[in-house]
Amino acid sequence: MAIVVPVNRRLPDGDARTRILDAAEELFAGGGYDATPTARIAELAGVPKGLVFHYFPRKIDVLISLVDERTVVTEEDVEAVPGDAAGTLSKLAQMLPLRASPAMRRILFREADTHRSVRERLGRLNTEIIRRARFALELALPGSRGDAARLEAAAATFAAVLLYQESLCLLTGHHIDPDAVAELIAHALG
Amino acid sequence: MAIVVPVNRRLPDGDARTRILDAAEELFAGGGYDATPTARIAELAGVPKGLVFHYFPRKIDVLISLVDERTVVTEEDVEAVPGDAAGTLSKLAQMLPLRASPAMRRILFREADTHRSVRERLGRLNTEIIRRARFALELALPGSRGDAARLEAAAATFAAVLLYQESLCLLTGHHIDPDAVAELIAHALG
Amino acid sequence: MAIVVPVNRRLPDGDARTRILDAAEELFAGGGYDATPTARIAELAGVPKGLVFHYFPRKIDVLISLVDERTVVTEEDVEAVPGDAAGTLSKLAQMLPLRASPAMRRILFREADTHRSVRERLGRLNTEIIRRARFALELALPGSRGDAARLEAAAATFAAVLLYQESLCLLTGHHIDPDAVAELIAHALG
Amino acid sequence: MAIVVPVNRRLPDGDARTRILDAAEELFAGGGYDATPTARIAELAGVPKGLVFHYFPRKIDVLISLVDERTVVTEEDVEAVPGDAAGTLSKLAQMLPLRASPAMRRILFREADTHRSVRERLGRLNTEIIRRARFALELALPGSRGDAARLEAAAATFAAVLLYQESLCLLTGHHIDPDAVAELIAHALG
DNA sequence: TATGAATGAGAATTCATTCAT
DNA sequence: GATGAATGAATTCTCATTCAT
Repeated sequence: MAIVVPVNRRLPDGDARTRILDAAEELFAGGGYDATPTARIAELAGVPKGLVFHYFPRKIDVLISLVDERTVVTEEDVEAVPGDAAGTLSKLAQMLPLRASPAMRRILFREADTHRSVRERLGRLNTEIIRRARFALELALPGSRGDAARLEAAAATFAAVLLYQESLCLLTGHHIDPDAVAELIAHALG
Repeated sequence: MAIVVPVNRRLPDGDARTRILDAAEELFAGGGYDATPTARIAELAGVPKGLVFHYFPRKIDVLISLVDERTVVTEEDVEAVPGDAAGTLSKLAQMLPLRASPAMRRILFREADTHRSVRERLGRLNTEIIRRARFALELALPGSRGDAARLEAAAATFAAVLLYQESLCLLTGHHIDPDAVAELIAHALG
Repeated sequence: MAIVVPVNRRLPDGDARTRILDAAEELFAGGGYDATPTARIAELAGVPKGLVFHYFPRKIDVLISLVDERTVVTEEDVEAVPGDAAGTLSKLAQMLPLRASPAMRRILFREADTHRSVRERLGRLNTEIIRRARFALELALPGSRGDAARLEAAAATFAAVLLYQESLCLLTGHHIDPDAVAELIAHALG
Repeated sequence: MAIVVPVNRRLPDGDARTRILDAAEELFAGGGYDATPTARIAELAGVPKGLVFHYFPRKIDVLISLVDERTVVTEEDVEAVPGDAAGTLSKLAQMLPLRASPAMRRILFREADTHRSVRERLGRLNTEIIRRARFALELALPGSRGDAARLEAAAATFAAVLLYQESLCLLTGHHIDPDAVAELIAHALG
């Protein structure tokens, strides 16, 4: 005996591997890595459970691949406007050196303690923001070379605010305006 | 009618409930809430598995109790030194309005997603730091009343740095000196 | 150090043992014996958990005591009215040979397979109803002696209806009027 | 597009899901739902513990599926013999409108409290027996239309006896002969 | 009698992962 | 590649029962 079964048409949005990553991104951001069963990822991706393990031998590989492929720390420098430190920082804020969705940013911060690869990526991002902020400020304020320590503190402060404003808002409901912080820091160094 | 009842003397290492909370504090801070089985809490506390559930019907109640009982957000104001905004902020940094062990601070930041009660406590702490920083700055800089928005941004920035410097250091290895940030902010408002 | 603690005033409705049985009766009838933790019995009774085991060494003893003490199968005969079989059976229906609350009746039927002592009590009750129905019918219908088998069937039928009408109503929502059945049976034998 | 898929041939003792239901049927009938651990079901079915939850996410789903799939209330009418009410009822008794093993019948009656779905099935069965008994009696006794109430009581009585005779016998050892009851009722209406 | 902390066996359930098809 | 049944270790949680006070 035999039965005729129609083959599921592929969903339009990408191949299976991509759909799995999409689903994982959404679920990891929402409930966290530990609280997300692979079965739920498969379900949301619309693929059979086994396929997840076909592409990602271990569950952790899904997270690692997500971070590897979807949180790219870019390295182009900000275009500094000489004399306009505030504007330069604002530009940096608007163009974080991170190509990642809000969901991926959330994952990056949330899962950082749990997994080395995530931590490393976050570290690189932090370093890059600081480096770029320092660089931008140096260009924007050519005169202030004298006070390297204060410049360093300013860059680190700005990086901390940029990195955590989103989490902070989500967790505490308190919104920080990066432009206001940029202006504040520029004033401090001016 | 009334009876005189002797209060239970605490055992040297505290009673069972306390030992359970101690163990949970250590383990949650180390590996995270989700990654810590209740059995391991019991083991480290030196109590039978069942006793954990005697005191804390659900696992999450351990976390909730920990946060309720071991992270007290205090509300005394910082002693502001008129004219010395940097010093005043430094004092605030040294005396966070949070009575909690380093482990509990770690839990507070890390598990904010895990449960509403943790999130609320973190939110209250954030609010309190901002309030206190604003208050301190107002006292220290009586002249700057004109620019409320910049004061607000300064307070929020300082709170963000205070809240996340520890996490940031742990995750990225990058250390921020709160005193330098205090000085920076004072300068910006000066 | 010592603290003055007011002793809980005893609740007005009986001593602890009675209150435990009251609570168990309510809970066993509602959710069943297996699904009722002893802790919930203690709670509803307003006594400490340990006291339940003081009076009833094992949980099953609560059920056994309930059945022993609160389902008394009486043995007085119904007053038969010669010539009025229907009325006599109706009287029997109104005055079941069972001194028990509706809750206890429910327990008797529900827990009968689980525990021998309950089963025995239910068996005795069934036997007694049949015996009494037969006796009543014999008195009420002196002429019908010829057909012992039909009388037996009538008595058993009436017993089944009396025993199960309540459960049936609870479970299926279908109500049976014992008087109508009494009348039916009387007619069958008349 | 379509693919030809061979239907899984059943293993000699049925596939795993079937074996799980078989085991549950036996154990629920024997010791009751609450007293049967899922581990014992798995053991008797010869499958690993986890597989039970693969097919039935919650334990109660085993019971629900059992009732859904293995207690079919049929709806064909009994062939009534005009003028022979007793014979017609006897036929109904021999051919209960229920396709179910003795074990399933036991489960149906015993676990009616345990879950709504069981209760509903039992209710439908009761309704169907009454409906059918009434219909059969109407056909068999065309003259008795005058007394609808008595007919109703007769149908309900017969249903109660049919439903509970088995339980009653098991619990009390008292056997009721449905034929005798059929005859009794026929006589009452004749 | 009274009390509630202590105990541990066992229950349901979860879930990453494997594997035959 | 695709599929979902199979596996079993681990986890949370329940609860009768004991026992020191």
